[in-house]
Amino acid sequence: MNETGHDIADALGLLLRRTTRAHLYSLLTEGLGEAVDELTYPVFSGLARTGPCSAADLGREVGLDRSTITRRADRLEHAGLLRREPDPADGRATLLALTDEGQGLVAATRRRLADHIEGSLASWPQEEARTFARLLRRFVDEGLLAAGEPEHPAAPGQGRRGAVDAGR
Amino acid sequence: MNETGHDIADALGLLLRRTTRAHLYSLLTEGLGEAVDELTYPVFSGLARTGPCSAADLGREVGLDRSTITRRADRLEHAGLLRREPDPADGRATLLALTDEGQGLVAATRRRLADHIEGSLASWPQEEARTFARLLRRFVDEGLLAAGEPEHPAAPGQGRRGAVDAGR
DNA sequence: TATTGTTATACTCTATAACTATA
DNA sequence: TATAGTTATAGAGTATAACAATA
Repeated sequence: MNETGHDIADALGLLLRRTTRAHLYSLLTEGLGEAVDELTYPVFSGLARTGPCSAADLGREVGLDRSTITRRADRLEHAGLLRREPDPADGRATLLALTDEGQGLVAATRRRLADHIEGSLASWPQEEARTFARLLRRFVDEGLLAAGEPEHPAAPGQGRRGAVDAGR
Repeated sequence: MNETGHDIADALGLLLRRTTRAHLYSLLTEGLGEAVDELTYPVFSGLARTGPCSAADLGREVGLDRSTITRRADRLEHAGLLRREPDPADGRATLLALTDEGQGLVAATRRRLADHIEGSLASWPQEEARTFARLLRRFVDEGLLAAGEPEHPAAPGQGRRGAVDAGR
């Protein structure tokens, strides 16, 4: 009997439910201004993961068409969170990069999420919390994703700072 | 230093990323027919959690407007996975319920996901896998969700069979 | 010829607001 | 009066397909 599999599947189901994501998302972006919403946030946080990046590459990273990236980047640019600069290595490309303000906002959302999680784990024995963090990490890295996400095999990135990519 | 919080936040970020959800979703619904897709699946699996249910209640459960539920339920009904029946307790309401075929399909997706997870945990010591399942469950139940989801406080449900509710 | 960013078009889906029926 | 399901409308967002520029 794959009892363990079912247990994890159920918990995962709760975790990935729309209401959960919406809640997490609003927690993260509350008070950050109009530019950062459910639509622009994946671009925003994706860019923080990859560093300066073309729209085409970022689209592959987050699973969106480059035309969609262009549109969402416009909003972030107007809000002063993102800037465009020509790619010195490729005359066709335009690099998208977070401004200092954008960087600061991303850092704030990361801190906010981490704090929220810490708070919700306040009643756990520290040892169990650490164990959980370690196992969850391994599960995500080796388990679920590795099992079938053959995307961008040459993903460069710079570490894997993952914030929550809400919605579509 | 909330190192643990950041670790979990990062893993959570990866888990909730769109590409991850899309992958999980396609795993679940592959070959299930046209009616079950990213849009109808939340209705489908939500109904499996709640049991026979009005469109308004189901909408509250999964975070969608009742008009949206109506439209998606139409598709599932045409595919023979869902049926409508008058609510004997309320002449205004129509109960949505899964047909036997629908029940079977939901069970199949649950099994599919559990098997996939079991497979991805094959190399783990069984003890660690069990520990992880237990901690993840607790995290989801007491931690993240409890910390801020004051929705449907009178949610009846019947157990909490959570399948993956993809997309919007 | 292939790929870049951007823009115009067609399409899908959504919530809002109607409507009728029942509590 | 309030809520049920359904339907029409208007709005937002997407991918597709173009475009000119560069590799």
